[in-house]
Amino acid sequence: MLPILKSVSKLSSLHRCLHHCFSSATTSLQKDADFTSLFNSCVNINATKKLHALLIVFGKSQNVVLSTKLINLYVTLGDISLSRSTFNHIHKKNIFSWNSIIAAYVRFGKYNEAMNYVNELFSMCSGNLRPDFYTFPPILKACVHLVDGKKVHCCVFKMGFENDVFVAASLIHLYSRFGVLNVAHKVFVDMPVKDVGSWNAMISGFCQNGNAAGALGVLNSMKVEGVKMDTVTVSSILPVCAQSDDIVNGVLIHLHVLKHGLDADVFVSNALINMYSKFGRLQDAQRVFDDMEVRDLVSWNSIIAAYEQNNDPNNALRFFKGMQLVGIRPDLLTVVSLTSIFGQLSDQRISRSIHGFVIRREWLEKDVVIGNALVNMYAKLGDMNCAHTVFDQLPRKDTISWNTLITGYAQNGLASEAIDAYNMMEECINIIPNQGTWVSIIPAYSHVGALQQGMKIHGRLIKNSLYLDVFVATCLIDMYGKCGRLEDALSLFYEIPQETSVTWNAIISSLGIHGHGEKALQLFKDMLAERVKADHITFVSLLSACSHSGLIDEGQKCFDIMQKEYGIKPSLKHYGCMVDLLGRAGFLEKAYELVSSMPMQPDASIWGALLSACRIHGNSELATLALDRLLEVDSKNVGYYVLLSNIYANTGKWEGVVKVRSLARDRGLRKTPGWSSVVVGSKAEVFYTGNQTHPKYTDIYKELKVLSAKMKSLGYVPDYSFVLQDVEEDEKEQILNSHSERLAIAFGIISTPPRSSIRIFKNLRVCGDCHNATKYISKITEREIVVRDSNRFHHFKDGICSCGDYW
DNA sequence: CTAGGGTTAG
Repeated sequence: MLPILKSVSKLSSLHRCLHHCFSSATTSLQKDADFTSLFNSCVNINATKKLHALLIVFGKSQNVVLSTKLINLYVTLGDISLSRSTFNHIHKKNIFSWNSIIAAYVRFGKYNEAMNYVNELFSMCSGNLRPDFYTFPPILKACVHLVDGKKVHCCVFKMGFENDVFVAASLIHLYSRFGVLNVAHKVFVDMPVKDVGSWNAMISGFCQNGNAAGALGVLNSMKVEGVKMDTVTVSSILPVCAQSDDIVNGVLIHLHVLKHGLDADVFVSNALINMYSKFGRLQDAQRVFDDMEVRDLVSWNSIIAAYEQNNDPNNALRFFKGMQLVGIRPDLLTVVSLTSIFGQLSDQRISRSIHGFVIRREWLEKDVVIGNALVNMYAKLGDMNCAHTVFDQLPRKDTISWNTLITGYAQNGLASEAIDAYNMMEECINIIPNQGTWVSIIPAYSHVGALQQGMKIHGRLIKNSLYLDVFVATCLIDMYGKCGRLEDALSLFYEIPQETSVTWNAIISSLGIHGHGEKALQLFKDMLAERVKADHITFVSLLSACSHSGLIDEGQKCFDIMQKEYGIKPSLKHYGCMVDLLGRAGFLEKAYELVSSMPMQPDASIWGALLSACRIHGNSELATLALDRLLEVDSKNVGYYVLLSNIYANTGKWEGVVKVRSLARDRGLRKTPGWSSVVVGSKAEVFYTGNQTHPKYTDIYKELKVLSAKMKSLGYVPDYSFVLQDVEEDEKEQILNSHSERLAIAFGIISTPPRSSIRIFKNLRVCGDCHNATKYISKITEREIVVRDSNRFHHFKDGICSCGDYW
């Protein structure tokens, strides 16, 4: 018996089927047409198998037309192996059956198998068996995935099929996918007749190569020729609008969609949701979603990602639950969103179970994206150990995997680990750094003041002009600013296009940390003259510049115009700058008033700014109040315990100091160790506070002794209020002398030629006594000493500091 | 009897 008869499970059902056929047919089942009508009623595999059996019984199994129909039916129903065996049983295959089996394999993504059939077909081409118009589109589609298009293209031309709209569209698609847009475009313009599909192929070719201008250009010509956009046009062009921030075109297209009822197509509505999400217009995205009659997995993924990417993890989660309620199962991309959602919610427990879920599904092997997402998730949770473990276990790593790891370290303040990771990445030959790499590693270099390495990258980027990229350039400007090369920051700034606020923000902030408040205000004016729109970050940079330079009135004015002229509601950051500005200048009451008037809950940075102002101006009353609030909002930050113990120490309340310390210890908090670095030659030497293990320690100590004596003869008096221990005076002096910045300066002096300048980098704020001492040291040694601390720059020269002791 | 061009990501 033929295998197909065996597969009909019950013979009785076959009989029923046969009986039905006989009774419904007015004539006997002799003509092919009688069978043809039966194909329409085959809605599942079993019915199709019965029909198949029927064909065999009636001796129609060698009928090529009916067999081809059968092949296609099996494909539609998802069973490629039955298609294959049907095809194999045909003795005299014609081009229809070949076309069908090839298309079948392509449709199932089995491109290699498809190409095997193609080669077989090509090898047995003869007078009555030749590929036709229908043969090539599926083949070309397979070629897109197999990097083997040239031969087929030659064949297409030899046979003169290139002008067929279907074939040409496939060719355009093929060339676009390999990035050869000029050839794709040539095929397109050479077409004697174009249909909407041809236009779509060309538009999507440009879209998929990120060429927004090209895509919009073709779209425009299409409009000129009077061809209307259909669902395919719209769903390829909408992502381009999103990418190029073209909200006007996006909305116009949405109107076209509504006018022509194209929104019934899921692709179109999904694309609209994604576009509005990229514009941050969640209400619009939501409305499109709500209006959909049919929603698929992509629709749900899109609305979830919309909320997730606009920092609304709770609503994203709401939609994830909604998706589960309607019984749609999450796929890999859903889980990618989930990693970000629980990263944002910093939910350790669920994050871990997502990780487990991914491992059980073996999705790490399936796609790098999900692995990268997990690395990113752990990085957001601040767990770089886990992030690194996942990273190590990735079966395949791409550039983004490395970028994610580097960014993770950098954003968790682990700059040197970020740099180590970057160096390891450079050793992988098959990994090519990209823009994302630069914007992750350059800030790490800035953070540790690694000017040399940063400049090396800059040099490399000049070769491929990537330094003109706004994001990369902004990082470089920021790096030069943070590494004390204000001049280089400025010259780079004037070299690159200054069309967006980001570059202006970077340069304004650089001027600010160097204490050039007036110049920062001037650049703000230039920015306005260039018609670049200031944003909320511009004002953060400006306000902090004013604060560093003590420009109280100007700062106040900026704060006002920001609200009145720009309609920007002050954020926590803006309030923080203002509290700092007023507080440092000694207007503690005003600062407190501002805090009290805030429409939102002040966070730790606000109370922290107020507290440190209280410390400078010795207002212990307000300090106590600020501290209470501070611990209410953030009891985990060790810095505030240090500040508090500092205030207690200054007023001689040593019991308080002890109490605060044990409190911090009980809560498992450890003081961030202070460290300073100084570059000697090309090597950065790092010194930790009180560290006596440096090989040159004896020399450093001797140098500090000598300096100390000279300083005192010039009138230096140690300020013991910066010593937090209750010990004897000479021991206090010893403690001040072991501050990391002081060790670094002394090392710099003994290791570099006389009168050369010294650059110091400190991870925390520089101590007040060290600040004072450095002034004296700069005078005694006739050196310029530049100290960059966590807040700003101090340029010491001739016994004076550029900040005018206002810091 | 057979065919092309489309939406989501770290």
